[in-house]
Amino acid sequence: MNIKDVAQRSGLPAKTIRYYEEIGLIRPLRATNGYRAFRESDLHKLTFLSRARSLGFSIEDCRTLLALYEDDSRASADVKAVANAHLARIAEKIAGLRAMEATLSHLISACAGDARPDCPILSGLETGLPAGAEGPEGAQCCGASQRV
Amino acid sequence: MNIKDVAQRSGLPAKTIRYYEEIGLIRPLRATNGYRAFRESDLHKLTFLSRARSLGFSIEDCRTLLALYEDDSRASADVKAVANAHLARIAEKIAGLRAMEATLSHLISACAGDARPDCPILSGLETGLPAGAEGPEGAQCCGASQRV
DNA sequence: CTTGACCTTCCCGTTACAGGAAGCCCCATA
DNA sequence: TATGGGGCTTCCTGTAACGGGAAGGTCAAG
Repeated sequence: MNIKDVAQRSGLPAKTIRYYEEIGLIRPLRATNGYRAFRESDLHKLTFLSRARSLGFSIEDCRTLLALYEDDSRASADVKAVANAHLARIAEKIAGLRAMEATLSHLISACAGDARPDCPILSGLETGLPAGAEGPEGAQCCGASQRV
Repeated sequence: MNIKDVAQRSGLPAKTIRYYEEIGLIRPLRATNGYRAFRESDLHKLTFLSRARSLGFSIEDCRTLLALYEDDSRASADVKAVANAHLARIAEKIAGLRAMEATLSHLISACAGDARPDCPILSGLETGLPAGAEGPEGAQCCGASQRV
């Protein structure tokens, strides 16, 4: 198989496949003309990688998972540990984003959104959110900080 | 004020402040010795930036917001539009992460996590999730794809 | 033989900084 | 006065995970 075939079948762009070879995730053979010659096993790995990436695993996680995938004597506990760690990171990210969402939607709802310059969003950003709390309700609000 | 002062007061690292000058978000004066000389207005802007960034606004969003912040004749509608667009992006990210979370926790719960090699997580990644759906319950599951 | 679709490598750009080197500057103390 | 220890400066490199595009070789069809 040439690269376009495995690209279509794995759902990964050709560029990404070349990159994965470059960083050593896969090692396709080479035809005499220099073209990459992918085996079925390469396609399996690429599909595996595609799915793992779509679940948000980092490349390094993928490297680990791929090694476990190929190791017939692995312990499922090792796989589960990697997955659990990633799940925890996802949960953290969600929590951070929800905090942002809460604060931001709070500010937005307080903004008239008309032609006048008065804006609770800007003053909230200026003087330290929340710019007009309305009684005790929302659980977490204000204070996020995270790369989005 | 020197850079360390504004760093402490704004909550931003000195490196970040230099970077913000480099990309034109702030324009502090210079003392004769070459040191940056920050005014109160610079500190205000940096604090504003710090808060906006902690809400997940991109640097380009911050540039826009800062311009509106400094424009006394702005329309609050313009601010609200930027904020709403960002809120929508946040909601999208949350949705993507929740889909990942659902799929992943599903796989994890199916994995024994012992010394045996059999692993529903790996086989789920291999053969296209979910690897053993259990009746109709979870709303969305499987299918995420997002930079995490 | 030519055209067009492949394939190759190589290099730059992305986001928002962090780390660190090399080298001034300033103040306090011995 | 020398010396130390913080500051401060610029400049360069690296990060994650590729995408875009250039320059050029290859292959099958007409």
